[in-house]
Amino acid sequence: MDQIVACCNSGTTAIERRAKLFRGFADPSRLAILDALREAPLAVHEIVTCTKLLQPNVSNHLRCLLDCGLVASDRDGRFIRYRISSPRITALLNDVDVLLDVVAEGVDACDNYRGT
Amino acid sequence: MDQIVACCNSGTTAIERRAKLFRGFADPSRLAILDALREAPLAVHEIVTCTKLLQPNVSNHLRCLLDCGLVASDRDGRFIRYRISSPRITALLNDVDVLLDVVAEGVDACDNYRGT
DNA sequence: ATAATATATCAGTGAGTAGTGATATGGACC
DNA sequence: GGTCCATATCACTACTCACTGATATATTAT
Repeated sequence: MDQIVACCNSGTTAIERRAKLFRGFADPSRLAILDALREAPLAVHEIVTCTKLLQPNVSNHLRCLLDCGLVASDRDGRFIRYRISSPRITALLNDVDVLLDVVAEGVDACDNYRGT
Repeated sequence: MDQIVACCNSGTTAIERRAKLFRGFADPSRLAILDALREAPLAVHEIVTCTKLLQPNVSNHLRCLLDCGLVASDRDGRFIRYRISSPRITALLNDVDVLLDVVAEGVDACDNYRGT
């Protein structure tokens, strides 16, 4: 009975941070941007064309991704070229895809979140 | 100029589904539950004790996690014991922790989402 | 059967955030 | 220096979701 509480020793702050990181990925726009960058570094206007999102929207999300350290940017002439900052991120995205192979139907079935 | 559009070929539906899956993880309560289950399967009331969440709240999140296929349940006498459904999920959680080692400060700095 | 405990469901409330449009900044080329 | 284009910022609206409290269902034990 005493050891029930033994499972709580993982710091709660770490959980908050993890949730925040997941939230960074949990948006179709940001995922679309990351997906585009997965293939090659791109300038903002290219991402706009690519994702069909509005430019301020893309800039907003890029700023968020930049703050979180998920992407990095380099100025290239008059463009600013964005790229995924670490291979760990592409690895994570791949893992999610692998996991989705298993739970895709379940995720589709779950109606707790907006379907689109 | 034509190949700019070449990066958009990954199906958009897959992106929506990925976002939905990430959203499943992007909540402190659900992460706390998964974290508790990472160590051993637990009954609902144990999770309640463990995470200090209210019982209806835990049930709600468990239903969500169950629908998404992230956890599985087995009846054990009068208890219902929940467990993480696939090792891929624990692997994913580990990946996130590893990624956090790199981007932790950035995530903390990003104020687009609620800090707590 | 009845009581007690474990778990699930429901409705309402409040907060946080994504998207949009207009606008501002800033570097590059003429 | 001035103009153009790429990118960033701001304010607002509407929507979505997490949490809570009360309640319902189910299963075991007496």
